[in-house]
Formats: sequence, structure tokens, C-alpha cells
Amino acid sequence: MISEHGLSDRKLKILHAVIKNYLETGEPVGSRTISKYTDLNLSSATIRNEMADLEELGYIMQPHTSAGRIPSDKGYRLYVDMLMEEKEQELGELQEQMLDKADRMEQLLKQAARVLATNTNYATMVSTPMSSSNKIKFIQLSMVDEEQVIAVIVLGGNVIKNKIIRIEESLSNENLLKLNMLLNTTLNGMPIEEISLGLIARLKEQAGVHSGVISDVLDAVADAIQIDEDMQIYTSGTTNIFKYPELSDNQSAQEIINAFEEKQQLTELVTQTLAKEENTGIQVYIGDESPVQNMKDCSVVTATYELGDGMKGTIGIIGPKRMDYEHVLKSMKRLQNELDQMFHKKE
Amino acid sequence: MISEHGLSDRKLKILHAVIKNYLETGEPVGSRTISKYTDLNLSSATIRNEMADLEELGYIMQPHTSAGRIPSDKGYRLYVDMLMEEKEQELGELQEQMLDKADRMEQLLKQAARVLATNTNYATMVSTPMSSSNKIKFIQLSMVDEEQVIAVIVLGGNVIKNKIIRIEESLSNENLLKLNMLLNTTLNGMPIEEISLGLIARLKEQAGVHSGVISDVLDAVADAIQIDEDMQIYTSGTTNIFKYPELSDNQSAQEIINAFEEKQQLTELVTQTLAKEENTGIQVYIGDESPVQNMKDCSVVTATYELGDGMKGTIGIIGPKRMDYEHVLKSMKRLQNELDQMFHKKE
DNA sequence: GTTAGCACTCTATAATTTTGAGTGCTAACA
DNA sequence: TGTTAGCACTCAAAATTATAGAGTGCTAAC
Repeated sequence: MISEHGLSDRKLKILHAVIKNYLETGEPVGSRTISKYTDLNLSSATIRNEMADLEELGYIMQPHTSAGRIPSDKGYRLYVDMLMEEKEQELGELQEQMLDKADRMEQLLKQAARVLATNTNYATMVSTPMSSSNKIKFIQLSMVDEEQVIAVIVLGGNVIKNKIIRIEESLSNENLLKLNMLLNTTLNGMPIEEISLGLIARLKEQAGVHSGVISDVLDAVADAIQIDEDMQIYTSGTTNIFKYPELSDNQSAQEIINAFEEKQQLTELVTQTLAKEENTGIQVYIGDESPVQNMKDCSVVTATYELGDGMKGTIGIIGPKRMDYEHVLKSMKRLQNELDQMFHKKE
Repeated sequence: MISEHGLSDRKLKILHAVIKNYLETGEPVGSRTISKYTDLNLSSATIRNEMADLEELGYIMQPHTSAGRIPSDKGYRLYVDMLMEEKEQELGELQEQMLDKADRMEQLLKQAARVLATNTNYATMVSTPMSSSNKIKFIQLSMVDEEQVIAVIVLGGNVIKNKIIRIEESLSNENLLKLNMLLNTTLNGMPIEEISLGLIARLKEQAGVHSGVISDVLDAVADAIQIDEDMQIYTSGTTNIFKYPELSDNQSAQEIINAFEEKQQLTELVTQTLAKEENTGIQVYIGDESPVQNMKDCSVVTATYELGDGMKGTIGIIGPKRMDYEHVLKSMKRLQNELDQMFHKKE
């Protein structure tokens, strides 16, 4: 059977065998190994010929002459797309492990990252859910003392925002009540991206622009709503990369660890992941395909999970190119499901 | 001049020279080097005799016979306590660098960690301020919708706590008002450690224990106040440890990086630092002295900074034992001052 | 008390050899 | 025509040996 990649059945089998073996051992795979490992009943010499072809086609390569072959990025890609059989994974206790301490979402996500890292032996990350289109559910101003007002804003998915506002002249109870009325009637149920400067200006007018205090307060509220930098990223198992010699030299290790600490790049990864929308929501980046520069020598697997209200978050696994894709994809799917489930249960 | 450590002036000078040289080079220091390096005008042979004595006294040691000497922990300790002269450091642009993005405390602290790491070339951490004895400044319950109540609690230092409470039967406006009254009159100005189960029980009684809803809400409020897990720790420059060969072997690196990622141990460090109260608030842990197991091969320097209201936070530097103590202590003091200053300015 | 001198130690580095896995090619075979 | 045995060749990694050099401790003389 020949497919659009133009490889004979036999070549596919050999390629499969090479990759599978390499995933396990991390060592270049020789022809003799394949000859014995597969049920093709071919001599090493024949395998050698086929392997030479596969190399010419760009699916495998030699680290140096007279070494065995290792998969190229192209080879991995073919493997992930076509060759891999997803194995039925034993049902672990993911959920129970996680539910242990899962009284708060933050804790839950940290725990999720940790469980995933332990479970796969790769480095993992989990982002808190974010929404590009979230709605205001509730908004309220209260006096903390004579000089300070606190604004509390609850968004869809029960995301809470706070801002303490310092005021010069004190605000009468009456005015506060009016402001609260106004804010709620105007903003409640409104998607935050629709809150523009124009709207704020109109609000100020309605509130009576004569009062400087009210103006200040409204500015602060607008400000508080806008700030959506509150996506957190939890990481775990960064040091797992030391388990893979190809990543544990100082150069690569530093780059990866740095990306994990500074989080800037992970944020990038999350954004990209959320932007692309696939059917399953799971994506595999091999080597150069990765959106993150520092991970050229890794494979990155990402997935999105969903809360209600269009809130979405990302889970990610970073490991060597020769990662156990079967296991990883399976784990990803399960975690994805369980997060979905948990949050919907809560909802 | 002989001090309580019982070392002659000459021995002290030699020890000083050995340590100083080792701090710079990271290589064992030989007798000939000292002979030339110091102004003692002694031959290498004489130095050798003295060094043999110093070794016997435990201040220096040989990695192997026929190698130069390196300082022991005891040697470092003597150096930090007595030998070191604090050099006048060129005034950097710490403050300006930090103020750049310092619109929010969180950002400011992240930035502080980053600046410190760049400035010293070691790994750094900064904890958000915490208070063991904080007071409630403001407390309020509001209805988000028919099923949910949000509790907002503001503590001293403007620490804000939120909790969303799901309720079965809806709460009348009247009852809500009463509850708010009660909470504020009872709890306002109260140190959180004084909020006991007994107090909560009494509150419930006053509120009218007949209503299950009220009981639930009060429990949730008590819960929200208690949770003080919200100390965050920001780290930066973890990968700096790779600059020091003695820490960059896989074993040590993994342990340190892990401590930095999991933060559990750093929390421990912060707690310990805040507990001990020294005059300057700066502490130096050398090797085994460190409260953190994973940092036996490092030196750790910590300092506390203060906000008003008894809120305290910690800054920390982790590096090799042969760290540039003079520079580090100087940088620490400056950062400590500037944080103090900034927060008090804001207050 | 200080120092020059010397034999000795030990590491680090370089140079060399050995080993073994793996290849490509050729010629023979079914 | 596809498959295979055989062989010369390549190369990295491991083992071995040689070399250099920094530094010590000790002794004897100043």
C-alpha cells in the first residue's frame, strides 16, 4: 500500500521500527538491530539498502558515517501523523491525585502540572484560563476608609479583579450608591472588549462630570477591567530535562530552564496554542516547528481545556524530540478531559 | 594582634589572601601565588608552613595532596565576619531600572529580583510581603447573583482577599445588610490570629443561628481570612548557577533548580529569615549553615524589607560558596533600602 | 625563624592504541 | 530482479600510556 508520502509498505515498517527503537534507547539504530527486531525476515544488508533510501528521502539521518540512523524531524512528523498506534493506557489515578488538594483553582492547576510531570517524566506547564471575550457579571465600589475606595469586579468564570483607589476628597454615601447603580446598569453583562474610552467618557457624563473624584474612580475601574495580565503559568518538572542527555548539556538546559523561569516565552506558546484551533485541541510541535525559539531541539505538545463562558487555558509538555508520543498524547487527552469535567462540574 | 580565634596577624593575612584569590579564580591557591600576591615578603616555603598550620586549624583545605588550598566553610565564615572590607560600590541605576515598570507591586518585586540577578550574576528570589500579625481593615459581602455571594476582605497593607460563596437559598437584602454590619463591627481592626472558632461560633449566634445560609457564609469568611498561602515568591537568574562549575554539574544544578521551581523550600527559607531578627536584617548562610537542605554546597544571603503595618518580605541570593560577598552584601543593602523607601513613599 | 633546594605526588592534558558497531559495495544466489 | 553473504573501510568511544606542571613536605643551611 502506497500513500501520498510515496513509501512502500516495507519502508514504512522499517522507518517505524527505527523510530520506535530510537524512542526507547536514544541511541542510533543499526541495520542489524532492525533485522532482528522486526518480523520482516530480511537480512541486515537489505535493511541497509532500504535505510539508505530512507535517508535520501529525508526521514532518517546519521549522526556520523558508520553510525546507525536516527529519525529526522520529518521522520518524527510522519510517525506522529500516521505510524503511531495509540496504546490503551492503564487508567492511573490522575483524578484522585489531583482532587487531593484541589479546593482552589490555583492549587488544582499547580497540581495538574505536577501530576503530568511525574506521570510523563517531561517538563510541563499549565496556564490559568483566560478569555479574550469575557463578560462583566458584577461590579461594585465600596469605601474602605475615608481615603480609599475598593472596586470589586467579577467576570465570567468567577474571575475576580480588585483595585484600590485612593481619593482626595471623600465620596458621599449617596454618590457611591449612584455610581454603583450606574456601573451595574451600564456595564453588567457587557463583554470587556466593548468597554472603550468613548463609553467611559459617556459614563462620566452621566455620573456628572463636575466631580473630579467620580472621574478618577471611573478611570481606575476601566483600568482594572482592562488589565488582563493575570494569566499565570505554573510549571513543574523542569529538571526532568536532565534525564535526556541530548538536552542536558549546559547550553540547551539553560535555554529551556530560562524559558520556564521567565515565562515570557511560555506565554507566547499559550497564545499561539489558543489561536490555532484544531479539532481535538492537541498540537504537536517537532523541533523547528515550535513557536518558541529556545525549544528548537525539543518537541512540544500542547492542549487546550475549556471552562464555560469561553474561558480557555493551555497545558503543555516539553521534552526531547524522541519523546514517548503515544504516552504523552494519551496523558494529555486524559488531563484535558478531566479538567474540562471538573470545571464543568463546578460550574 | 591576636583575637579570640587565636590566629597571628600574619596567618590572618595569609588566610585573607587565600580566600580573596580563590573568590576571584575559583582555583586552589598555592603558596607561591601568596608569596607574590601579598606584601609580606615571605618566601613560598614560609607560606607553606603557615598554610599547613591553617589547614590543621580547619580554615583551609586541600582538594587533594599536591594541590593548592581552598577555604573551608569555617574559613569563609571568618572571612565574612571579620576579614572582609566592604568596598564602596559604584552607584548603579538600581532604582531607575526598577521604577521602569513598577506600577504594581507584583511587577516591582519581579523586577527587583531580575535586577538583583543581573547585577550580581547569582540566582535570586524575592517574596511578597507577609504579616504574621495583620489586621482586618474592611470586610464586605455582596450578592453577585441569586446563587453567589462574594466576600471581599481588605487587610493592612492593602492585601485583598476574595471568596465566592455559593448559597442554596437566596439571602435577603436585609439579612445581607445585617451581616455586613455585624462583621464590620465585630471584626474590623481585629488581628487575624485572634479569629478563632469560638469567635465564629459567637458570631453565628449573634447573627441568628437558625439560618443555615448565614452559618455557611460565616464559615466561608473565616476560611478566606485564614488562608495566608498567598505569599508569592519570584525568582530570577536561576541559570546563573551554570556560570559556576562547582554548581553546574547535573546533580547540584538539579537540586537547586528544583528548589527554585517548587518554591516549597524557598518558603521555608523566607520563614526562617523572618523569624531570626538581626540588627541589619541581613544574614549569610555558608554551606551547611543553610536552612535549605538542597543548598549545602551554596552560600545563601537573605535580607528582609519592611512595609508599614508590620508587613515583611524577604530577598535572597543563592550562589557558590566563593561568592563575591562584598558586592552581594552591598547590593542587598541597597535593594533593601530602596524597597523600604519605595513602599514608604507609596504608603 | 626563614629560606633554598629537592624528591615526590597527583591531576590534567595530550597522544596513542584498541575495540566494536555500523556502513557501503560487490559478487553470488534464487 | 530482489536478496543476501562477505569484506574492507570508517569512525567514535573507551582504554591506555606518556608528559607536563603545579604544588607539597621535608631537610639542611643561613
